[in-house]
Amino acid sequence: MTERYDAKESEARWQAVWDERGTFVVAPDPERPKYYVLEMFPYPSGRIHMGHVRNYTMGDVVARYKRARGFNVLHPMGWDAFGMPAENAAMEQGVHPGSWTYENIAAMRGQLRSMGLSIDWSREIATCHPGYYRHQQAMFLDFLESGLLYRASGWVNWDPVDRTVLANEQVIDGRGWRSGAPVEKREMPQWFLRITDYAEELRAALATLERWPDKVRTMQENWIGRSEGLRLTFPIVGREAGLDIYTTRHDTLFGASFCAVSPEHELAAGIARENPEIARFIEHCRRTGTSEAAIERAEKLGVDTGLRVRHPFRPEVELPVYVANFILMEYGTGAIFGCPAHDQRDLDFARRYGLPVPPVVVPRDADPAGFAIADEAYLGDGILANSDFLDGLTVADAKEAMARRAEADGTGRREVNYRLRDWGVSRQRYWGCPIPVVHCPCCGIVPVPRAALPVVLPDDIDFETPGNPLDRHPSWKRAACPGCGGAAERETSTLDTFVDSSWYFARFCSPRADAPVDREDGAYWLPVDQYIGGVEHAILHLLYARFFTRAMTGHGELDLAEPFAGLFTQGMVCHETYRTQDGEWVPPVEIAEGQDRQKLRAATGEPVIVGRSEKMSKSRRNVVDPEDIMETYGADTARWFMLSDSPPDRDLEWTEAGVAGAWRFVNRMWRLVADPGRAVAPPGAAMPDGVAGDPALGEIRRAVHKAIAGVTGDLEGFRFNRAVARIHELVNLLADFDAAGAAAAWVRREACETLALLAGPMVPHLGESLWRLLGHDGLLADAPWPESDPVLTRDEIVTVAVQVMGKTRGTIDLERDAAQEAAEAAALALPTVTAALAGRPIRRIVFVPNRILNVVA
RNA sequence: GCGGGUGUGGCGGAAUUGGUAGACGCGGCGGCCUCAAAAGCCGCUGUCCGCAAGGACUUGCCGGUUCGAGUCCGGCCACCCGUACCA
Repeated sequence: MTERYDAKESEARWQAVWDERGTFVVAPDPERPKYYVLEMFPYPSGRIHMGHVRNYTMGDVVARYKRARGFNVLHPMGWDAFGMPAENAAMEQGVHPGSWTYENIAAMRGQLRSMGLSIDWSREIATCHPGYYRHQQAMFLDFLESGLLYRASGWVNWDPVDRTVLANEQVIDGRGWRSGAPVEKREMPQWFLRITDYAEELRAALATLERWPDKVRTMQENWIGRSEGLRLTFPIVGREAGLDIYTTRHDTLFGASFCAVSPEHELAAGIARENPEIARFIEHCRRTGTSEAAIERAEKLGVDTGLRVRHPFRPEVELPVYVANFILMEYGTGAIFGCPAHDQRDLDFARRYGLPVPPVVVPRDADPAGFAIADEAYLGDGILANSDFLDGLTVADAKEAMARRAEADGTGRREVNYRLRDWGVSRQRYWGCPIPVVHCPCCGIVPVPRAALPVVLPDDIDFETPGNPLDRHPSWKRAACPGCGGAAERETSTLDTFVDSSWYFARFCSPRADAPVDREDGAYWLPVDQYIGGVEHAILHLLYARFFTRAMTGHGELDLAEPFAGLFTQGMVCHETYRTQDGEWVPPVEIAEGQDRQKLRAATGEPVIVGRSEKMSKSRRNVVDPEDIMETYGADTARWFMLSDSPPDRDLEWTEAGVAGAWRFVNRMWRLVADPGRAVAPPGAAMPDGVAGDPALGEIRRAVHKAIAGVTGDLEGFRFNRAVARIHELVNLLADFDAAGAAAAWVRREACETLALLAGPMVPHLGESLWRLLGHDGLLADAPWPESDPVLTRDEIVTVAVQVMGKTRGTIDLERDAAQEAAEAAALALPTVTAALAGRPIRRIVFVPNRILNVVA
């Protein structure tokens, strides 16, 4: 008999069979229910990494499982092919971003194919292909026409040395990553999509996404950040105008001790013209860049403008106006009033600049006269004090009273605000979807006629100098104005790659259609039933795709409420880290084990320092190449290990020992079925008479049917690690099952077939091999999912734990659903129970049928 | 800073969702097979006390609710993800 399973040979063979038969090529079929499984498509970086292997394995398990359940499964693959890495490669290696990208796609396609994924490759798309982005350009024009898209000025990180716009990740400690020069915030004309028009709808519809993780819905809800507040005007002393502020804590208005405006506020700009200190401060704030994290983490600083504003309800009170670096121009009006007693940031600010801290909300159990604020602002509920007409009210009532008064006398009005900002979609880069407009000195911004789409990127570009090659291209920019025919210039910015990934899920329905999405195909396949990807996309990508779905529906390009009916977010793949004594990172492939199991650098024999497990990354060199693993053990082993142990939504720790264990188990399943010493009944044989009466065979069948029920539930619930454990249990049991005879042979067929079917979605090549061993001519991929017999999955005898005062002292075996009296009698007869009771009288007995009996003494 | 999450044996994790904590795997120890090894097979393996029977302790830390808490509540600590131009 074959000692070992030849994974390489088998995997190549089955992949060829699936390919030849077109097993996974699908078309709409109104007769069958559809199921659309989608994993987040990869950026073509050059090679797949373990994160991809994990993501696509999970998706494939779902796709193959649903297929076995009779669904018409759409499972496509494509490439998120525009983006910065291609430009960086062009700069560093002198290759063209296009050829670099297409070569990477070819390499990664080969790697993904070797994983044996049940993908319909005929639907493959790449976002950098004109066949894809021409539709995006057409939609851009639709959105421009309807006003959903507009041009306005926006802030960018500007590298003054390289004279180029930097992404936030290219700004390191306030400096450009290449030039090292301090970056500055700069205002530039940009294109924006009015996602804020949909803020309320995007927020409200989160409630309909029942198959999304709560955490993602919460994150989106907080990101959209609906708030109900008050917009108020503080009259400026000595000026006609007032200062508009927005607040959600209008109950604390009488606790105001200053006002503050953003460094980008027009008021600040005005004063800066006469006040060099303010000008210097604004200049200083510009160097923080545009990243919210950097701005919020910077030390809270401000400068007094010298302006004074009058308290709207206490005209005799004048408050100073500061320019402060922690006020965001993007939120509210870019100006606030500071109430230090009840806001931590305001308190820190007030302490630093010696401003008063009058408390106006007093906790219910505190004495209003003695209540003072030390280092911590009081954020809780309480009773208003020192607040004129609000005194004695609760926070909620005070908000209401203040809003009413402000609206009545015209000092302010209620306003619903959102933290969400409009989506800036233009990028000053080459490798992205060209924006199809021209700038005409006479006609202004003119859309490129639809017949002239796509506007294609020029190939002859140079990356010798930093910045956008489209800007300095000798001819590409020049165009005739479609309006007046005069000389005009093309728009040289391209679209954010988040635009590309906002509708690719829909394009897969009809990847070669003349419209972005064919109406009938879209109606059949959409929405995506199960979307799978990393949590890192929980907010931006998913929110943009939800918005884009609405925008497309609004423009007649789609008819869909939400793009992703079900969402699953997977964890990262981690690995131990190794460093030499000198601190040099050592990759796992270079690690060997010494005699005392100490980890050594193989080449030198020097011991390495083992660090904690971290996300696989180039910088820590703790990356394991999936191709090496698949070369050594085969795709099934890599897939099996990916699904073992770690729950899919948590981080997975890749270990060499774990993979070896997975490989041993793949072989074990093979040997179990291939063993000629264990007779198996032919396919489709009827159950012999001997099966029903045999208790030993009954136990095997019980285990088999429990495995079916268990694995089915686990796959439905994304508990792949549990499913793997159950298959282990089944195999452990079957390994001991060596009975002979016709009845045993029939039971063995049922068991082995079940094993192949249950493991099939996870290790599909092995599954097909087992299926063939069991005498089937057809493919496992076409076989239906097994059904469990409810009679066999139910235990008639259950073990019930017996506790005394909540501590387990023994167990009793009872008939299922046994009455309390029977349970009590059996429990109180246990010597361990009587010993624990030590003669004390029983006060109470808590009995949960089939679970537990607790004696309280 | 803000928003969201995670924390259980030497390690990855399981736990019917408030009911026997540690399934399954990895590692380790012992044995079988072998001239030997690899592969495979069998057994043991949370910690502490005890020759043993047995007992005590144990789910990041502190406190609470409950007959009963890994699970619920309050407060901390550590790490991870996002923070709008990385994808």
